[in-house]
This record gives sequence, structure tokens and C-alpha cells, in this order.
Amino acid sequence: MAVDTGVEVEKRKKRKPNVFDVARVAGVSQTTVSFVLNGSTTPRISDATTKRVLAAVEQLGYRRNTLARSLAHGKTMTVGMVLSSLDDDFHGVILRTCQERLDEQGYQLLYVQAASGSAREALMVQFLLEHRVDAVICFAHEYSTYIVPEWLSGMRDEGVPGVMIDSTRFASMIDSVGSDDIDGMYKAMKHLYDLGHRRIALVSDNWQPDLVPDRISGYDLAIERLGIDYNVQVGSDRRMNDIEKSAEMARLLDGPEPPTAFVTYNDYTFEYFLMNYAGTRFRVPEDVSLVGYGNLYLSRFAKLTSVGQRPEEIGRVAAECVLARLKNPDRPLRKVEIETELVVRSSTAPPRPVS
Amino acid sequence: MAVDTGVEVEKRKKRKPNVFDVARVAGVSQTTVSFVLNGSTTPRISDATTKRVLAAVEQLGYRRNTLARSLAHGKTMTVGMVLSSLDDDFHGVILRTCQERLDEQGYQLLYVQAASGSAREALMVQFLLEHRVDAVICFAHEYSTYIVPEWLSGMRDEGVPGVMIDSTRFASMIDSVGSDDIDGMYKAMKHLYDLGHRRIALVSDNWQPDLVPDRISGYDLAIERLGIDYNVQVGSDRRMNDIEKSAEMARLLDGPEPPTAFVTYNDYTFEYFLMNYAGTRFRVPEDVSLVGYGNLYLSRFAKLTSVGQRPEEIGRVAAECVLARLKNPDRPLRKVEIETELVVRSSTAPPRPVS
DNA sequence: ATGAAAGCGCTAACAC
DNA sequence: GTGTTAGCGCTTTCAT
Repeated sequence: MAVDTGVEVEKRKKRKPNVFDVARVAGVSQTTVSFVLNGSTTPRISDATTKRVLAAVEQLGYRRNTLARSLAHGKTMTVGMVLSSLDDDFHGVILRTCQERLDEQGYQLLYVQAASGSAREALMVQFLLEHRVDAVICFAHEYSTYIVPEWLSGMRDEGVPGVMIDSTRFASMIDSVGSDDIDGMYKAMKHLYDLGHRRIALVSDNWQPDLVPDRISGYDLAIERLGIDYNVQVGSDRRMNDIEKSAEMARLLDGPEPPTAFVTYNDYTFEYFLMNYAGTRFRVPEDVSLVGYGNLYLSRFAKLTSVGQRPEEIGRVAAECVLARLKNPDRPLRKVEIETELVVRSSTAPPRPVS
Repeated sequence: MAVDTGVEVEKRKKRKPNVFDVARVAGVSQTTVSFVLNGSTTPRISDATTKRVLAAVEQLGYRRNTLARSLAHGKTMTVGMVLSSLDDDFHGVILRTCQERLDEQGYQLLYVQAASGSAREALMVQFLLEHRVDAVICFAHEYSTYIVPEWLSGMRDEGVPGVMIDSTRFASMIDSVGSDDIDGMYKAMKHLYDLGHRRIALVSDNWQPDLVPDRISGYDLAIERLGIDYNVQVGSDRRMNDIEKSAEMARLLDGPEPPTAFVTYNDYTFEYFLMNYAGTRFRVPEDVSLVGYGNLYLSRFAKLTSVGQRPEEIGRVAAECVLARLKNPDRPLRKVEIETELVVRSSTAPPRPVS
């Protein structure tokens, strides 16, 4: 490596200082600088030398170049994460706990954003891979079906570990961590059953036949296990938006044999109902009980009983999976289903006695 | 960190293909491959060659190494962004629009997370700088005061452009884009004034004397400009949490000369009041009008009149700033204040006639 | 149109 | 404990 002798001065102004410069100023070799900077213990560097190097670093305003560093030793110590939505606390909590765990091992989470299932999502995974992240974490989503397998196999080919969050649909291809949603929905149903409800309707969705399928089959399972003779699902037969679902809920409540409670696969499905029917046409929980899903902000604000998915656990376990596979790429595939917890608030009460 | 030497041969097999491999398979030189991959036009590559190269790329499953690429030509085409909160739609919208604009110029947004004002925030800026992002975007925050200047000067020294979002407090040091909050608060006051309110109290905060200072001085300004003879600020003299603020609001409403309306510097300040007082002890807007700030999710759900900050504009303009400075590092400092918009919903109405 | 070769900044094996 | 040096994968003059 030829150190410019003549142009040196000119270049000095723009070029950022590198290990070599530090070495020269400190009067040591590159290697020594590198060892000091990386706290290498193998060849123990004398305190005096260390001090001189550090001083040179300070003086020059040297900042190490991660690009070169990673290029050289083949590891970036970063984990890429493709984020779809940044709008809710669910994702926020997962991110935080995931990051915390990764931090402990010196890994840094790097996010990029892309709507789930969009072409951009696949692009962003490419991007992360090109940046040689050591692993990729991705949120599964209803729309993912089409696109996921494509980049999933891409990652496999390159030996980059990945974990899928929030769904275990791809658990046969990749480490996955999600919630035990069948049980979660069962808990919701059991809670209402125990309060005395026997006509519990589900606010569902047919947007994707396999959207949050566990939550929906949890409903059927509960019906069966609890020996209930009432199975009404709003929005499972045709595509409906939340406004239409609310109207249908109201229609049901005004009809014969009305449900005394609703469960849903997502807190926000109730949003419109809460905004425009609850408290005016129907009182909650006097006229109808409501159990949401997700324990998201809305359920806290609206004091909704809801099934919590424990995002803090999801994030932590996802990090754990990544770390474990990074350590041992050949470990068997892992599929984790975090147990949910029912958070009881004031949207549930015993049903009104039949009038 | 000792890399096992014996396994070297094993590893060899896993080595990812590089330009050189591609070149060999395609029967051309490295250079040619590089030109093809970068769509170079200077030396026009023949279609036949291009095709062969692409075929080789496909066959080998070659993926370019951004690390090496960036190292070589000194640009990463990434913009780093330090995110504090991922929990609300405000940030989400900014991110999306900012990304969209950056995309157009081929820049990619890279996020890292750190609580505002935390030691980690400074660390993350270092991290981004070490990764040689071409620019940094950061959210200002009440706590930032202490830490910001430190890494701000660090960036300046290295010639890495940055823009501060959501505050213009550091506008003398860095391109900044925020909202015109003085005017925003004035709009809120004017709206209430026009409805007939003359006793409007502010729910404030003394946590940091310069926290969202514009919104607070906007209140004083409005009082003066509108010739109002009532200036009551909850929580401006001592530190209070939202629960205490709600209690204080209730106390005020029950007292003599009660305010007929409240304005605040943040929608969520009203959260507790809405959950526990509104609709029970006080009706909104019959007994009291409420104007929030931020037009955040809460205000939409609770049908709160609120001052919107137009995050989509903030994000776009932030990207614009970065792009402009990237193009011309010497352009004069820019300070943009996005005009707010009052979103009227059903939490505001004329005050009750004095009883 | 294509190829040879000099870096970019850093790590780490190997010699001293 | 310190220095030498060969890569890491790619870009990019400068010849050819």
C-alpha cells in the first residue's frame, strides 16, 4: 500500500483518517492499532502503547470504517429487519425487546420498511442481503403468502439465518415465533362462557382464507369444547370492511336471538363499532360484551377486554432464535408459540337476563 | 476472535461467488462484469456480453456485496435515521413519505432505534457514521438538548449532512424541519374563540422548559392577539403526570370561573381525562370543548378536534433537505416550518350559556 | 469493447 | 509485543 508522499498534504484535507494514519501518529504499526481498537487480548498490548494509540485516535478524529471491517472479517454483526407497519405498539414492543436481547451479544438491529407482501418487501430483503446482514427477521402477514417463499429460499441458499415473526405459517421453512392463537381465542371464549354467555358471535374476515386462521379456528374449537350451540361469524363469508362489519353487528343485535357477546381476531375490528354504536345504540358491557384481540392501544383506551399476545416475549424469543442459529446453523428448525394472556377490562360482564 | 484454520477448506465451499467468478463463467473480465452490473454507459457493453454476464450471475446465484462496493467508491447510498418511538402514526407517516422521496434518488433509509436523549442515541449516531451512511436524519425531542450538540458537531466534522425533524431548536446548527407550532396553537385558540369561548385553559408541561415551547407560546400569543383576559395553564408550574393533569382539569371545571375549553400541546395529554372524566362527569363538547394537538390516532378515535402537523409533509421535506445538501454541501442552512392544519371534529362546540 | 491493476480501510495469520 | 503482508469484493482509471 503506497502512502502518498507528495500529494499527502492535499489529500489530507478531505480524506478521513484511517488506521494507517493513526499508526503513523502513534508511531506504531497498523496491526497494533487494530489490536488496540478491537481490544484484542491475544497479543497483549502494553498500556503505554494503548494510550498512545488512543491519543492518536482522538487527535485525528479517527472513526473506524465498518464497511472495511466487515468486509475483512466477513461479519457485519447486524441483523436486518423488514418492518411493515410502524404505527402500532405491538410492533414497537417487539422491536424493543428484540433489540435488547440482540444487543447483549453485540448485534445491531437494522430496519428497513416495506409493506408486507409488496414487491418492495422482497426488494428490501435483497437489500439487506447485499448489505451482508448476518441474519434477517421478518414479520409474516396475511399477504405474505405470495412473496415470502421466494426470498426465503434465497436466504437459505446463502446460509443467512432468518426468523419469521407473528406467524408460524412458514414454520416448515424457517424458525418462527408467533402466538398460540388457538388457545388465545379459546381463552376469550372461555372467559365469556364463564360469565354466562352462550351466544357469542365472531367478527371474522375472509380477506384471506388463511388470515390469522388460528384465531378463527380457535373460535370453532371453543364452540365445540364448550358445547355451545351457536356459531355466528360476521364477515367470514364475504369481504367486508369494518364499517360494514359494525352495521352487521348492529343488525345482529337488533335481530332475533341476538348474540350477547362478540369476539374478534383484532381489537381494531371493533373500532368503528365503538366509535359509532357503543354508548349510543348499545351499551358495553350492559347490552353486549366485547373481547378484542391483541391488547393493543385501542383496547387499553376503550377499556376493552382483550387477548394479549405478549409482544415483549415474541421479540425476545425471536432474538433468541437468531442468536441460537447464528451459533449453530444446523440446529433443528424451531417453532415457538407464545402463550397469550387474557386481559380483563370493563367490556365484559354477564349477559342480561332474557327479558 | 480466532477463525479456525482447519475448517478453511470447508468454508471455501460456502464462499459466495464474486465478480471474479462471474467473470470466469461468463468468459470476460472483472471490469466487464462490473460495467454490466452497474449499467455503465461509458464503455458500451455489447448485448451479447451483457447477456452472458447476466446468465453467469443467474447461474452462480451471485449477489453483489454492498460492503465492498461502498468501500470502493466511497458512497453507501443510505441515509441513517434514529428512531425513538415507533408506537405512533406520526412517526410512521414521516418515515413513509421520507423514504418515498429518498427512493426516487436511489437512497435507502436505514433505521436504528434509540430512546431520544438516551446515551444510546449518541451511540447509534456513531454506529451510523461508522457504517458510513451518507446522511443522518434524527428526531428532535425534549430530552435531546443535552446530547444532541455532541454528535451534531461530530457529523459536521466529518462532512456528513444531517437533518433534524420535529423541532427547529437546533436550526442554527443543522437543517431542520418542524411544524409552525406557534401558528398551530393559534389556530386552535382562534377556532375556540370564534365559537364563543373566552375562558380557554392550556394543559401544559414543565418537564422541560423548552419542551414544545412554540405550542405554549402560541397560547400566550393567541391570548394577547385575541384580547382574552384569561390565562390558565395546567401543569406549567410544576411537574405533573397525565393523571394529575386530568384531576386538575376536573378541579378547574368544578371551580369558580371554570374554563369552557381546554387546549393542549399533545392529544395524548387528554387520554386520561377522556377515559375517566369525559362522558361521565363532564360531557364533551356540551360541558367543555377540547382541542388536541397532533391529529394523532387518539384524536381520530375520540373524535377530537386537533391541530394536525402534516407528518407527510415533514417527511417529504426532510428528504428534500437531505437530498439538496447531498448535492451541495455548502448551501445555506435551511429551517422549514410546515404549516399546520386544524382538523375540526366533534369535541368543540360553543360554550354553554352562563347559568 | 475489454482487460490489468491500483486502491478503498481493515483484519489476522505469520514472522520477528 | 510489534511489524509484514495477504486478502475481503468491488470500482475505476488507463491501456489495449
